[in-house]
Order: sequence, then C-alpha cells, then structure tokens
Amino acid sequence: MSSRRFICRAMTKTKPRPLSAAALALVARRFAVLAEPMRLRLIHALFDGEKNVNALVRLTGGTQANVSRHLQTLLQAGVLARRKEGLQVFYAIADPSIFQLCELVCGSLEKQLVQEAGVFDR
Amino acid sequence: MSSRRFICRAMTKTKPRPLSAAALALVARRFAVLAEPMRLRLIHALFDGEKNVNALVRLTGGTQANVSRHLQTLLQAGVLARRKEGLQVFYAIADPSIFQLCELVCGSLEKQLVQEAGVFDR
DNA sequence: TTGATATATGAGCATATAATCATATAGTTG
DNA sequence: CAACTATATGATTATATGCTCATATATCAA
Repeated sequence: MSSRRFICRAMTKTKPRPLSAAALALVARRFAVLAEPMRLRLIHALFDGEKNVNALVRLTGGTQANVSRHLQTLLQAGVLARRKEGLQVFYAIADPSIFQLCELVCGSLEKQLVQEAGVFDR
Repeated sequence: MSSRRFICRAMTKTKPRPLSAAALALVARRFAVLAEPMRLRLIHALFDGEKNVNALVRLTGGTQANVSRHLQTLLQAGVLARRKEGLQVFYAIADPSIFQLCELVCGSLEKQLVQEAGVFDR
C-alpha cells in the first residue's frame, strides 16, 4: 500500500478528522529540518553536486563541529546521502523533492513580497 | 523585478556563493511555520474552506488560547487570511502553494518510508 | 607505532518557542 | 448601561534546539 496516498488522503481528501499524531509529527519534522538557515546553506551548497565536509565548512563559513552536526540532521532526515572515501566523507542531496520544495517556497515568498510591496504603489 | 527569480537563482543557478542571510531567514521562517503539528492540524482543517476559531478549536481539540496563537502565527506568515464577521473571525488558506507543499512532502515521505520498509524484503 | 588529517560527538550554555492560565478587547443583546 | 459571547494576548513555565569547546574516532602516511 502507499503511505503517501494514505497521508495525502488524510491531508486533502477526507473530512477533517483528527489526523494521526504520528503522521503529523512526521510531516512537521520534515519541515523542521528545512527550517534552519545553516541547513539551507548546506543544501544550497550541494545543489551542484556532492562535496566533502571540509568544502562545506569553507563554503558556508560555519565551524567544523556545527556543520557536521547539521549534516547529521539532514542525513538522518533522508535529505542527504553520505559516502565515505578514505579520510573524507562526501554528502549529496538524496531527496530530489528538495529542489521543488525550494521552488515552491521561493515562488510563494515572491508573490507575497511583491504583493506587500504593492501596498505602496498607486 | 522578481524577488522569486532573485532568490531562486541564488538557490539553484549560481555558483554557491554565501546566500543573503535575509533570504535564508525568510525561507527558513516559512518552513518553521509549517513545522508544528498543531499548525498542520489547523491547515488541514481549513483544506475544505474557511472556518471560525471556535470550529477550529473543536476540530483540532486544542484550547482556545493555543489555537488562537497558532492562527496568529499562520496569519502573520501569510499562510492564512482573516475575515471578521460580527463576533466571529473566519480563517482561510491564503497561500495556495500550501497544497502543493503538502503533496510534495507527503510524496517524499512515502518514498522514504517504503524504501526503509523494503530493507526487510527479500 | 607515531603523527597528522578529516569527521563526529559529549557536555554545557543560551535562546526560541509551545502550552497554559488569567485577563483583556470587541461585538452583541437585553 | 450590564451581561454575555468570541477572540486575542500578557506572563510564566517547560522543553527543544543551536552553537561552542574539547575530545573521540577513523584513516592514512612515514
């Protein structure tokens, strides 16, 4: 069976019955993972392909410890994949829906900002 | 000019330069707003049209104070719209991208869960 | 083995935010 | 006006989470 169909029917198709707390927690968690600027920075840095931790530290300007922590969070959430090669560890985007998510959110933000800016037009 | 194009180009098209902290904060904030189970419950309850606060309190099983707080958060983020009619206040989904966001996240979660479950298949 | 490098993690502190209680505000009715 | 209803909000507490420092682990090279 398809858990997507299950969750999505629960989200969109049925009468608003109390949604399973577990399903809600899963969805909320997915959003929470994307709700940190440093994690967005890391995702952004990986848009053009896998990189090792040191490269990500340089690109994001964060400390090694902090970058490593956020990478674990993204890894555990299934957003990133991990590949070890000798001393180095390479991370890459594992969930392609991330790209569309960013598109959607950016598009929605644009509309909102343009509309808010329009308050001052005449 | 289009801030969407601006943000999205920054997210996807250019070399991973340090992204504007302001842009990152905006995107992160948008995700954070969707990262609470009770807010997801409220959004879910509004999928089939606007409802007043009392109805939302009943549907979600939350307290009046807590529901009201979360509604303010969603309102301020531009996710919901507010319409006052006499004593009652009606909330509705203002940002249609919410529907697609939920679809995307649910779809991505499904793939992940199915894949994890598959670990035990042979 | 020793030393060097890359990455991960335990512990502590600081901050953000969710839930709750009590109360405030606004609109309606008598 | 007073009483009532619907919604919002100040203040407090509890919890979660981000950041930092120091240190641990793993791999490689000499």
